Amino acid sequence: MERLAKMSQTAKAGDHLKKATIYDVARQAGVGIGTVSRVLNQSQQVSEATRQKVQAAIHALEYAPDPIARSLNSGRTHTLGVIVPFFTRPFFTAVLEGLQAEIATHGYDLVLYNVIKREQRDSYFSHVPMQRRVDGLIILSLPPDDQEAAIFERMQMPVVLVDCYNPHLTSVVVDNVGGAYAAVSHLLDIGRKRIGFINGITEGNFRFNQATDRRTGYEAALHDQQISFDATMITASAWNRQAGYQAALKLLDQPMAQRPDAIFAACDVQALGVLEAVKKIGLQVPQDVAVMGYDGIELAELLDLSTVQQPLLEMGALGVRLLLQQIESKTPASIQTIQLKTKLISRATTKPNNFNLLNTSH
Amino acid sequence: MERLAKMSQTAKAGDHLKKATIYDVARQAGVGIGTVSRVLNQSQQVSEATRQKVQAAIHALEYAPDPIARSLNSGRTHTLGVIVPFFTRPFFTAVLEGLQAEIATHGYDLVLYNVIKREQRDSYFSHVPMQRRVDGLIILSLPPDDQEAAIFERMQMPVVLVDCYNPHLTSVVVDNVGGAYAAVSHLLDIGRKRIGFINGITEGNFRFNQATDRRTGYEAALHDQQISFDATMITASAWNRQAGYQAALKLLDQPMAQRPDAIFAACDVQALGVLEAVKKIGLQVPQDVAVMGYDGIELAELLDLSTVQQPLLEMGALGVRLLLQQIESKTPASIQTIQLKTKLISRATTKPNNFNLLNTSH
DNA sequence: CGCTATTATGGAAACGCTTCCAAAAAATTG
DNA sequence: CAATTTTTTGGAAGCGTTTCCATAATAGCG
Repeated sequence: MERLAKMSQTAKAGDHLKKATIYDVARQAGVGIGTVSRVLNQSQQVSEATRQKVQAAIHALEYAPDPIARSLNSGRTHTLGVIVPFFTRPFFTAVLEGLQAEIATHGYDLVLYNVIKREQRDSYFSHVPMQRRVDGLIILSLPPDDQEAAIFERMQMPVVLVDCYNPHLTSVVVDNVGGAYAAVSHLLDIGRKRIGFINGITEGNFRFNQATDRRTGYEAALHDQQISFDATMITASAWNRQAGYQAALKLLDQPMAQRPDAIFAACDVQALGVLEAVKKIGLQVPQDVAVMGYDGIELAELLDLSTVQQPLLEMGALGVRLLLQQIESKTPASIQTIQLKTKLISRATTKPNNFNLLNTSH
Repeated sequence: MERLAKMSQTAKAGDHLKKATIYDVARQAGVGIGTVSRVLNQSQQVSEATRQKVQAAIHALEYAPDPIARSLNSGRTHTLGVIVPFFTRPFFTAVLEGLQAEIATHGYDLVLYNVIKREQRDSYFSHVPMQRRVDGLIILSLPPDDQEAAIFERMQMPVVLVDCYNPHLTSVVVDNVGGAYAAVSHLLDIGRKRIGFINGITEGNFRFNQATDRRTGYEAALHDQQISFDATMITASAWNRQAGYQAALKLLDQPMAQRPDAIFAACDVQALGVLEAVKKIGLQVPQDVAVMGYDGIELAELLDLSTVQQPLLEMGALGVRLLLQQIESKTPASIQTIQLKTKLISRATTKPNNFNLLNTSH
């Protein structure tokens, strides 16, 4: 009651023009600024009586230490940067969700650097470490080259890569070879013989290893089941729906004997395009063409699309934990590479029974 | 050539331990720090010859001014905060995309505050303005109450609301009454008589005005076409697919005569659930039940769902522009409320012809 | 109770910049 | 060319903290 009265009074008096500083608190509490600072930073060196006085003053003045001033001499910003391409795409959004949640639980702020064009990537890679506005950097799906990695080191900017790899940096990767291998094996297991593969391209998307790894897995699976590799079964497209649609049309536009009886797309979003293309041509999923995606985005569940589930949230959370570990340990970070597993999810698009979109049962 | 040699030498020498400061640049260029600062800040008060010298020194030392130190006495962080609920949901992601792009073009950083729980909302509302780590704040779909608005003002924190409203703050809103009116009118126009309405709820989502406004539009449209209002045609659910599915089941679980022949959902994601429910029950869209969503997310296009398109990217971009305007003008900001229009998009789910999911033609 | 070992406290210095003021240099003028 | 005006420049002060060091207060001890 009294408190409220006091507050509104203060506010009316125009107090809002200047925030209280540590000096105001010190004066109000009748102590020195060093003591206030010690109370603020939980130092054990303060007597209980003094601590009380200071806390009282802090509350009375509604004091909050200025993080900028803190940063200036601590060198720490309590902020992590995240460089991510196309953050609105479901895959990235999901990983970002994991990142965000973990960052928030540690009390850090998250600043988002979105990359749409190559120049942005390059610009962020070179400027963000220089500016030191962040204590560390998570880089999602955008592998730095060795020279860039060297810059991070020289600038002493802690970095963790997620969903990409560089030998000089700590990375969280997913077993894409294994994931693709499992996907293709699954298609072979349900009796398909001619497995079309729509890979993703590098250009304009910057996801490099992912594409080659998935192709490696594709080929290995064929090889292990003595299916001969057929170059006409492979194509690559941009990592989006329209491109997947076009690529699928091309793959399917052949006499029945040569036509693929299954298509594996390098990401779920492309797989959606494949589903559209199959419909368009008048074929049935999965009777005529089985379809597998990759990533395990939420939409795949909605459309009952078989896919290879990546641990999307975990990738983000783990990346953050590794980064904070690196930031908070004084010792120069040891470089780790952690590989997570994927999980095959078999749904309607790879089942022999009738497939009906949106026919999920709740 | 020489330049490169010098640099790598410097790097090897362990130069990476300490970043160059403005003093180093001043010494190297043989000028005072004030002059360097003037060059940095494009002051017109520097002679061309001196400017050259300073620029040379800056390049030689790979100097970049420390933004933290800058902030400390300028009081400006060149960072904007965005408080957003459930940023992974398509609606928010789309608006966020607009925000992000606009923020980036102005050279500001974007820090993301994601709200999942009520406490987070409250915590961000009270702490972010205190800390002054951001120059301004965009609040998405989370209307502050008057007391909170007063805090923003007292803390002198520029704020722009997007997709929500408070009389004491600048807001960018969308004509939700008009949007819902158009949606329902459209359903009536195609001959439907019993328009079911699945509204969104407040609890756990914090989107308040949106729900009441959409209901107002719904009732107005019925009224204008002399359709009597029927309370059993209305229900509300959480703003997600599962909840929409359940709500639709409830609405549709009636003898044919009472059953709605159209359902309008308060957001596209709920509408997806409606589509699932209709399928599940064994009815046809749109023959038996026409379906309209709201928002105009990308997924609506994919599923050929009729919807009310909100100007998602523009909302974000405009919000940022208003905020920067407020930040950069010295004069106390005038409060503006800008209302944007929606656009009705009629697709397969409200057409009399046969409806086929994923039957988009490219 | 005097002396030493602890513990608690005050405040200067430092973090790296911008801003301002006074002083120096250059340009203009009669 | 001296006097005056204008432009350019150097660097101290200040932004709000933390950290460190010296000093003051307290406790411990014989």
